[in-house]
Parts: sequence; structure tokens; C-alpha cells
Amino acid sequence: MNYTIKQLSDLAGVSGRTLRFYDKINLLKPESINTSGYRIYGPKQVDRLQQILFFRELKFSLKEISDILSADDFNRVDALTEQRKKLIAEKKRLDQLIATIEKTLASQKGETVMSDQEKFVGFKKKMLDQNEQKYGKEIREKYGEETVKKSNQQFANISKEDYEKTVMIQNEMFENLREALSLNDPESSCAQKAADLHRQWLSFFWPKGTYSKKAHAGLAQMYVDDPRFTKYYENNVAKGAAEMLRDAIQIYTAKP
Amino acid sequence: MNYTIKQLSDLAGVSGRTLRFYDKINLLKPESINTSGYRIYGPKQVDRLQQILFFRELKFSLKEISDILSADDFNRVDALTEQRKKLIAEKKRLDQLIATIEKTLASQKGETVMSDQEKFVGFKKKMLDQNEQKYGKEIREKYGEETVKKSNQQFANISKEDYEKTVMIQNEMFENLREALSLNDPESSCAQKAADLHRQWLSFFWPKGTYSKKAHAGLAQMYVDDPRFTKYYENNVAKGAAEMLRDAIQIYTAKP
DNA sequence: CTTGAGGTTGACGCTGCGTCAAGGTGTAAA
DNA sequence: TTTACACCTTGACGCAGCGTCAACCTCAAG
Repeated sequence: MNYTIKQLSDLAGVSGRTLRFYDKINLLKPESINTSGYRIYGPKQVDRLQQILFFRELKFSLKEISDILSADDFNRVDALTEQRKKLIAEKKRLDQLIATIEKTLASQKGETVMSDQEKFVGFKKKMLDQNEQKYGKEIREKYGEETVKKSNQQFANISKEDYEKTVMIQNEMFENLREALSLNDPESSCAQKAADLHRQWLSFFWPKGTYSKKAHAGLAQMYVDDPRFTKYYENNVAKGAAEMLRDAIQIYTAKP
Repeated sequence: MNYTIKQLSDLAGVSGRTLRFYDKINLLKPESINTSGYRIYGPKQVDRLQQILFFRELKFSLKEISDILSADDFNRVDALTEQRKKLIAEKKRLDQLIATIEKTLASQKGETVMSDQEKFVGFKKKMLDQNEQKYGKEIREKYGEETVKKSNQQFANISKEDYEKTVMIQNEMFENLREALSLNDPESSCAQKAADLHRQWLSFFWPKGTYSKKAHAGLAQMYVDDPRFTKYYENNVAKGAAEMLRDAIQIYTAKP
């Protein structure tokens, strides 16, 4: 079946202008031009347009779509499968948004109280996904699945640019902590390095101006006292890691 | 709780530039400006930003959002409830898109065949909704629920601008047909008007160049022979409507 | 007192079209 | 054949919603 520009635009629910624009930028060329200069679209163009709209739905730029479709290794079935996954994820995000609305309604009626973070739950998820796409792979390779997962949970409260940094800092801290444990010396340079990294790491989560050596040392003690934190460090570093970190931080914060 | 621009942008998952832009266009003004010219946002601004993002999610323009939020009769609870409904509808649309992908995959594997219309199901729905919002109410009032419903089904294949027209033409045809039935005269001016309106109506559904008086008359006969069509006209006009229309069209197409 | 992160105001750039304008073409009815 | 009207064409300009500099100011921690 062949279509003129209006027939195809009606079929697909896009404007004629859009099709002409896609022609101009070489995203979707008509199959042929008839003797009066009319664009004629064939079955291949119909399918390509469908593909384009799927990608557009997923917020790809037209440049990106163009690149993807003209890539040597482009595989239609794979692309569709991937797009389906993304759409399902998008549905999930909408569910979060709906939940956020319902929470907001409840808090509006005075039934509940809502934190400012909660107010933006469905929105921030979008960013996280973008971040994952851009940096996720590299970070995953460098630091392993688990770390990424855990950081993602905390990430809900911090910024885009800071995401990478916290992950890297934390892992560097873990490494230093492991070395310190093997030396069993909280005064060792690696232990002190760990304490310093921990301070840096904290700066991402504590409001500005709230840091003090006292608070830092206090938190370190809490890591030992609160079994949730103790376990977290045990799982990520080794047994006794929380204690080692506390000792290191106490020495670190005692210094001028 | 008060926020600086970065704190709020991190909280909500938008860029600082966006917040400055919203300030400039008077969509979201900070609560105050401190002595160094910094924008300071308070709880009210947080809630307003949340509202803005909800509307933005639903593809409202910033101008529209601005108007809605500053309207005298703006009611937060109503707005949220409405937004929830829209989000649920959007989820449904995504379901359609996912179904379209699955159909496409099946047809790709050669398991099924897919019509060109089917290929764009989830996309077109968007347009239909817009149309409904713009014109649905007036048309409904004028022509009743049932007609709108039936036309919507057929609309899947025709264009945006043509939607209204077909509905109006069809109804005008029905009226003329009713009058012709009461006169019981297929040669009456109202019967001939009905036949003419039917031809106009057809032009929306038949591919261009396929109309001929012969085909028109043939279709009219089919309306009588095929019980599905006969019933359709019986339900929408009266008993014997299909026959009356056939007779009128036969006379109409016999004229020069 | 330095340093670095975060704040400010312009101003220009980009994407993805919408929207004229000024014309040529195709087809149904007169 | 001509008229009418919907549809086609190529420019060209406009617009929203920011991203992205540049050039400068300010604040907290070491």
C-alpha cells in the first residue's frame, strides 16, 4: 500500500509538517517522488515511521533515532524488545506518580504528613534512569553490582552530579579500611585516609554548615552502637570494619 | 524548611536553570531574596513546584500551568484528582503501545499479519483524546452520547479535522431520513438530501477516486442485504431506514 | 587568605516542529 | 470545459523550554 503525505500523517497521527521535516533531516525519506513532486510513502516507510515513533515515545532525540536506525548492528526485534521493557518501566514510574498524588491528597486532608522528598518521588526516578544509562555501565564494571544498588537507594536524596562521586569515594574508603584492618592500626595512613574519605562522603549527605569534628566522631561511635550500621560495614568491608572506622575517625577528629 | 536553588533543584530533580527560568516567567517566584541576591524557596514554593511538575508531566505548556495555578477557582484537591485520572489514562495508552509492540514482534516473526492501522494504535489514541477535549463536549450536547461513541470507533481510520464533519453529516442525514420515512417518499427533497449527505459522508471513508454512482448505488443495496447495516440504521433512525436510504440513493444516482 | 562549590545576571543556541505565504495539482460536479 | 476545493509543494519565520557558555560575586572550611 502506498500513501501520500496526508494519508500517512492521518494513519500515524502525526502532522504533514512533521513528515516533511523528517524528510528534510533525512530521518524518513519517501519511497519516491511522483511526477508532480508529491511524496509517496511505501510499506518500508510505514514500518520505519512506526519505529521512529516508538523511539520518540521514549524521549530519544531525532538525532539519536537517526543514528540508531542507521547503525550497522540495528536489529528490529531487539529494539522492540528493549522498547517494551522501557515502556513497562515508564508505567511503573507513572504508578509512583499516582502514589505520590494520593499521598499528597491524604496530606492535604491532614491525614498524614509528607516529607519534601516524598513530594517528588515519581519525578526524580526519571533522572536516575538517565544517570543509569549514561554512567551505570562504567560504574558497574568498576565497582560491582552491589555497590551500585545500595547507592541507588541513597541517591533518592542527592543530586545527579554527586551520584558518581559518592560511589567512588565510598569504595575508596572501603579499600583503605580493608587495608587498615589487615594492619590492625587505626593510626596507619590508610586508616586516616579512610576517615578523611568518610568525612568527604558525609559532606554529600549532611546539610551544609552542620559538619563538626564532634559530630563526626559521634557518628562514628554510632556506627559501632547501631547494629544496622555495623552489619552494613561488615558486609561491605569485613568484620570489625565499623570499629576500625570509629577508631580511625576518633584519631582523625582529635588532630588539629 | 528553606532551600537554596541547588537544594531545591536536587530535591525535585530539575535543573537550576529551570528554576531561574520559572522565576523569570513568573511561574515560580522564590519566597525571598537574601542579602547576597540568593533565591530562597520556602514550603509554599515546594508545593507549587510539585504542582507545576504534575501539570508538566501531563504535557501542559508553562503558560497553561501559569494560568491554571493563578485562576481564582483553582482547587488543589480537584486538580490532583484530575491529574490522577489523566495519569491512569496515560498508563492505559502505554498498555496499548506495549500491545502494539508485541503484535509487531509477532508479525515480524511471521506469526501474524498486521494492518497499517494497527501499527499506530497507541500513538493515535493521543490525538483522539485531544479531539475529545476540544470538541467532545459540544458535539456530545448536540448529537448525543451514542453517536459520538460509534463515530469514535470509525475515527480510528480517519483524520482529526474530518472527525467532526462526519459526525455532523451523518446526523443530518439521519434527520432527513426520518423525515423521508414519515413522508414515505424516496423522491422527496429530504430523502434526496439524505442521499446526498450519504455521498458526502462516504467521501471520508472511501479512498479518493473510487467514488462512482454505480458503487454508491451498490453500497445502498448492500445496506438492505446485510443485516448488520440494516440493524444499524434501524437503531439510529427507524425501521425501514435502510430501505428508504437505498431507494433514495438509487433515484439520486440515476439523476445526471 | 586561599580554594572550591555554589550563587548571580545576561546572551546566544538548540530541538522539533507550528504557521503563514505563494503557488502548483487532482478530482467531482456543473 | 470550467469551477471549486482539497491537497501537494518549497521557503521562511516563530516559538517553547530550556542547555550552555561567560563574567562575576559569596560563603564555609582548611
